[in-house]
Amino acid sequence: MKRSHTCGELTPADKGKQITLNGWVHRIRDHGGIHFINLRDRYGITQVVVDETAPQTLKDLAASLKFEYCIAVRGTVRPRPESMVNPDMPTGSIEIEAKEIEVLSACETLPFMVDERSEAREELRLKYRFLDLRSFAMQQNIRLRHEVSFAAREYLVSKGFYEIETPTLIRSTPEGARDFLVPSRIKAGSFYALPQSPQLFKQILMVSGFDRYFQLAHCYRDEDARGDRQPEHTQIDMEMSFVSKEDVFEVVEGMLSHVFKKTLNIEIPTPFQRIPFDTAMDLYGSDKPDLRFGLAFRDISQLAEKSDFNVFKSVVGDGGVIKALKVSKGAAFSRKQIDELEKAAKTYGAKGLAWMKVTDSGLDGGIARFFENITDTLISTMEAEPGDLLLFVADKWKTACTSLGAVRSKLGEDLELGRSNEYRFCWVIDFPLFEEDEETGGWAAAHHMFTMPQQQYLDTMEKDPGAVKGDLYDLVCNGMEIASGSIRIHDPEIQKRIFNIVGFDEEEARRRFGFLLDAFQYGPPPHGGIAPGLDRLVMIMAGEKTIRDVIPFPKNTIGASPMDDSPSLVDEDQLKELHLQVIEESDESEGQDSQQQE
RNA sequence: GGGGGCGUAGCGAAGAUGGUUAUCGCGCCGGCCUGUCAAGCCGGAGAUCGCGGGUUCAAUCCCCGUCGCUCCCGCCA
Repeated sequence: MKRSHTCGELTPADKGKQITLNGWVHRIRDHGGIHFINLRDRYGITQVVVDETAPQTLKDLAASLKFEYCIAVRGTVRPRPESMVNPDMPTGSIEIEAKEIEVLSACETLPFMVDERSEAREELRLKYRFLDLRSFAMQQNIRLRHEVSFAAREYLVSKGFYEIETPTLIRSTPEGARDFLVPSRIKAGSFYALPQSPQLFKQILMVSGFDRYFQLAHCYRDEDARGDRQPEHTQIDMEMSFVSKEDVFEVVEGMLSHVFKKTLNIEIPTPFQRIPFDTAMDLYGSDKPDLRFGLAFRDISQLAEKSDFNVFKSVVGDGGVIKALKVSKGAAFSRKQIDELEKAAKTYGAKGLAWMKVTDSGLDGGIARFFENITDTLISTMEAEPGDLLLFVADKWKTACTSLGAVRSKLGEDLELGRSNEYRFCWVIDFPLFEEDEETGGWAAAHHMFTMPQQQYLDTMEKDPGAVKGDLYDLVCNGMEIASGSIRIHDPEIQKRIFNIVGFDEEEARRRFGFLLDAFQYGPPPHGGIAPGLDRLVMIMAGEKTIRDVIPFPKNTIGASPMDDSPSLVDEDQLKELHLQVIEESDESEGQDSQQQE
């Protein structure tokens, strides 16, 4: 019995039609003489009725149905009597009077119920992913993901982009994250790597004249997972020739506007706000600030020097800063709540979180007594009112900013300052090109080594690498980095200077990126690009808290997939073909390893 | 590598200063029921309280260890 309709489309206008539906038994209500079956497919749910007039064989069959049986139903569409219409159901004003039911396949007792949203623990949901994906919430998420992908493609193609594939077995370029390696059978002892991104290939496509490229690219990074990242993810990867960063912004803003309009019917205002990295850190303590709420920091370093608080004074004396945050009405916070906030600050390296409360008569509690001589100045600097809570972190600039930023994020979460259906985008720009490598004490590329330094630093780049800003940019939405990109270097001379600063000699550069450098000898165009993360974008749009809820078959936090039980051991023969031998870890060898590392 | 949380029936949870038979909802099995839509009512089965060790007359509860999952720091150009 092949379906004539889906479970989401029948209306009173179909009254009297003989139809056939296929789907899964979502709910059964057996009243003895009358059976109701909610039949579900991905389009919706339709109520099927087997009533007292049905032949006994049909009644018996209806009574034997269980959750998630896959069945076919032939019957007649009939409007429900007025009093029995279900207004909560799109198909709630009709039902199917069953004439025949066929069980297409039975279903075992379920490990968990297929509901709107499964409440089973994630481990179990992942093991029975095929069932979890039947839930309404997951069906919605996967549908949204499809629609976002489609709308992105639609927009980019309309703007003249070609979708071009790049290989997933590539050379390992041991930069950045740890590579996943794939052993070569033919070339003993050699390995491919899975791409962390199509970076080098898309740049080469620009050299080849493809002008505007995009790809929904799978990227692989062998690093520890989090709620918003896992070993493999999908990027809407793109690259353009003859562009400035403004051109890249325009494409991405246009694409996201199109995507939001087409999928959620939401207008997102463009252009997006731009915030320099330094400002983002200074005001919000993060390079991915959540702008759905304020809570901007103030710097009271100079003011603190006039206080009696030696802790602050010595930090400022050592070149540190005092960052302050005003929480309106925060004076009502309990000591425990403040302790929780301090814990958040400490995870990012702060030594503590100082606080005081603003009262009708001045300042009170915490470190208030050290500020008695400058109470009014502090209150006016903070624009504070009685009932507010003031929070302070004193440390090196970066630590002070990031740890108070953690406090800000926690406040945003705890006080539910960010509405889930609001989308606040911003471009974070003017990132430092280099950062200090704590292991070697030298300089390392903050993004990657092919990022163009901003014009004004070209003359002084070697003298003060730490001051150099790059032409690189992140797109941030609601406190999450959802895209990262840059204008690339196409001038071999500048490229050489960058390699030099990060301590790459010519030979090493050739060994790692020779093919790209070769390509750049043959008339490379100026180019730049960006790569929005599809998973994070869909996660935000779906209002989910983890990337795993918008990935059909995700890995768990240790990179395993409970459904197919990967990663798994392989046969000796497979290893032999690949010239591999597994070394059992023992306490001894671990000891040796750690000695070697030190 | 480090820190926090969790682990009790198929699922989700509760629980006891350590003490006879470990509780509730869903699901499962059986019965009743003609209009429900999270149907309802009656009855039943189902748990070595993650695993190992210790303390104790007695441990699911306390202690130590271990495993698994999860959140976070590190890591993630």
